[in-house]
Amino acid sequence: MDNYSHPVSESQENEGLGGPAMRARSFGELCRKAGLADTPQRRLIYRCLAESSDHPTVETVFNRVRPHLPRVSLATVYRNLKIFVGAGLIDEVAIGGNRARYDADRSPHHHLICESCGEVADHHSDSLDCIECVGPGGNTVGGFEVHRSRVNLFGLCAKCREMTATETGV
Amino acid sequence: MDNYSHPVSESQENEGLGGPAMRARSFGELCRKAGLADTPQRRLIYRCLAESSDHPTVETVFNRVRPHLPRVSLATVYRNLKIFVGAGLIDEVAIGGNRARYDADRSPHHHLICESCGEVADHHSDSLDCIECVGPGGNTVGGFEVHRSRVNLFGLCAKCREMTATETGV
DNA sequence: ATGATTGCAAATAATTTGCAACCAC
DNA sequence: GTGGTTGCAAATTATTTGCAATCAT
Repeated sequence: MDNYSHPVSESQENEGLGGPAMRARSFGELCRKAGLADTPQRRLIYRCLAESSDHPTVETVFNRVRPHLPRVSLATVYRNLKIFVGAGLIDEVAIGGNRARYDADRSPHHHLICESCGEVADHHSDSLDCIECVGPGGNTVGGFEVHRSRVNLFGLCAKCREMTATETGV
Repeated sequence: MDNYSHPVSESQENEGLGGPAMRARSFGELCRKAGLADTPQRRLIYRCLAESSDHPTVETVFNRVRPHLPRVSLATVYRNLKIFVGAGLIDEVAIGGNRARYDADRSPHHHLICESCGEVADHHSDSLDCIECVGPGGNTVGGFEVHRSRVNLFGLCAKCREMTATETGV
């Protein structure tokens, strides 16, 4: 399933609440605001992330973009993912492991990380989002000024739970 | 400050609540329980972590252990940190960046991550710990079985806040 | 004695960078 | 046209592994 089914690109529609689409109608506009040139490579890399919910690694993004742009290089993917993070278009997610992972969903949400298979699923939860409101005197804890919070929930995904249950005969 | 001031090793005293010390009196005992040989390398690597609160990278651990054991190799540090994680003696912390970081404090706690300087501080908070109690039907969300939660709070540390304030004249 | 662990060196994996050609504006 | 961006190849950085020597039990 490393192929796109529905192009995003320069459509005029608003793609839903919460994403950068709320502020910019198109990738071109997004780039202009960030002072970046609008190149096919960037468009595809961003689109790949916007359509993924699996927090892909750099190499996964590369592999998904390649069919559309065979001459794209891994270095370009590395470079632009970093640039996008710097420009606030995407986030680098902190979920452990020795490879960077990225996420275009910048709305407050959290991650379910399976300790058995390593799969990462999104978890939207109003109550967890509230963590950001740290105290009455503003978002400050000690001398630290909190900008955003992310909760990692470690455990076993449904698939791995089943497997464990089967093995142990439970 | 890469030197130890107070050895831990084989003392008979309990070193406080919450840590593995609650269950094992000495590193030797810890090893026996985990089925690991008690070697000087392992003892120093573990001690380094137990005395750190800065979630050191592999290389930092290596540099801190070296003065005590000049012939220790980086590979040994890599190997044993992984082994310790597997044995449940320490945690690999998920705070982003492209280097693994480790933490001997396995008690529920969270991390303040400075987006400017990258420093990571511990944050103990009863209210954040409560996240683990996910729902009434047990620690399950969707089909996912939650074992533990960790909250990452991203923002600006006191030091970087001051710097920013000075620069902008605020 | 025996098997686990170490240090070393070499291998692999992950990420970054220099630079000439090329493209967006 | 000009400066930013790309692809390629090479360089760095991060991590893992094979193996003989050594150590813990």
